[in-house]
Amino acid sequence: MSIDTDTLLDWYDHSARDLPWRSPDCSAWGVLVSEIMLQQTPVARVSPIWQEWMHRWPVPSALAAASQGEVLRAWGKLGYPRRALRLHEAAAAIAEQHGDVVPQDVPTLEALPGIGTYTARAVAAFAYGRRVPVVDTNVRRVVARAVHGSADAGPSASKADLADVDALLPTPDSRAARFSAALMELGALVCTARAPRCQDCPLLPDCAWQRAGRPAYDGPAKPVQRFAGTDRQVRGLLLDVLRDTDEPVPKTRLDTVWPQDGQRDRCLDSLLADGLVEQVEDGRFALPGEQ
DNA sequence: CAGCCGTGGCA
DNA sequence: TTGCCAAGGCT
Repeated sequence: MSIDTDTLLDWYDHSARDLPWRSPDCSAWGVLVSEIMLQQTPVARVSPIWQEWMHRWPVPSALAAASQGEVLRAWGKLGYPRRALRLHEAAAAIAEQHGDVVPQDVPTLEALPGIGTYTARAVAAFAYGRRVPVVDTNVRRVVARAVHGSADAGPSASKADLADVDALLPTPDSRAARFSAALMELGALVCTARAPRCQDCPLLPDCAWQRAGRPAYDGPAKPVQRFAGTDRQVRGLLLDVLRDTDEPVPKTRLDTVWPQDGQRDRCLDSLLADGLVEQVEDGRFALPGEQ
């Protein structure tokens, strides 16, 4: 069982969202920034922040010249703020080691902080048209259903997924990148995790999952991540205070965000260790690089 | 490699 | 309301 490339690409041409980072005018830097921001974060929340960043920091060297605090503030509440710090580091590396040009090949991209298996291939394909498999959670789900007849892919990605999609990539090279984008878009709009809209799916006639009678998911359970009461929530609350103030704040201010002293202090320590918070000379706390 | 790292919308 | 989910990466 395979996927009808023409059918999929035709659907993509008519149904794809008009996202700014898909514009032919969008730079490779713009694509890279969008991919980092989109890691575990919905399009609707990324869009306005991405626009702001492109206007403010149109090239890697521009972002590299900003302070960490400025970058974290501009990141706002996208979540996982270590991504912002790593993107800042990546921008500096691109500016200093690659002539301010985003690298094209996967190994070089993967060597940059914050860029892993998915993002490296997404940039190579979407920014440069390289013929490389781009496998995210959407693609894994679509392939699991349409090709393998399963309700969903397993909890974690594997090299087998990459090989899987590599075998599906069409020729010529110019169509491969659009094919990957189309697979992702189908997973985002139609072949969704919760309530797939199979009646609207262009792949319905050949879908292996459909033909198998849409069996339920029988793979290993996916780990459930709590949020309420975790260190992630407390770290978020602490960082929120610092984003919203111009001046360093005393620890007594940070102490108001969470009642449990031990957890609160541990989180503050971890933020300091991560370089997301800095302690200034008089003992107060601030975003890094702002004094 | 399993667990951790934010945030908010939606069913 | 609560649990699931959203273009992952790092250790």
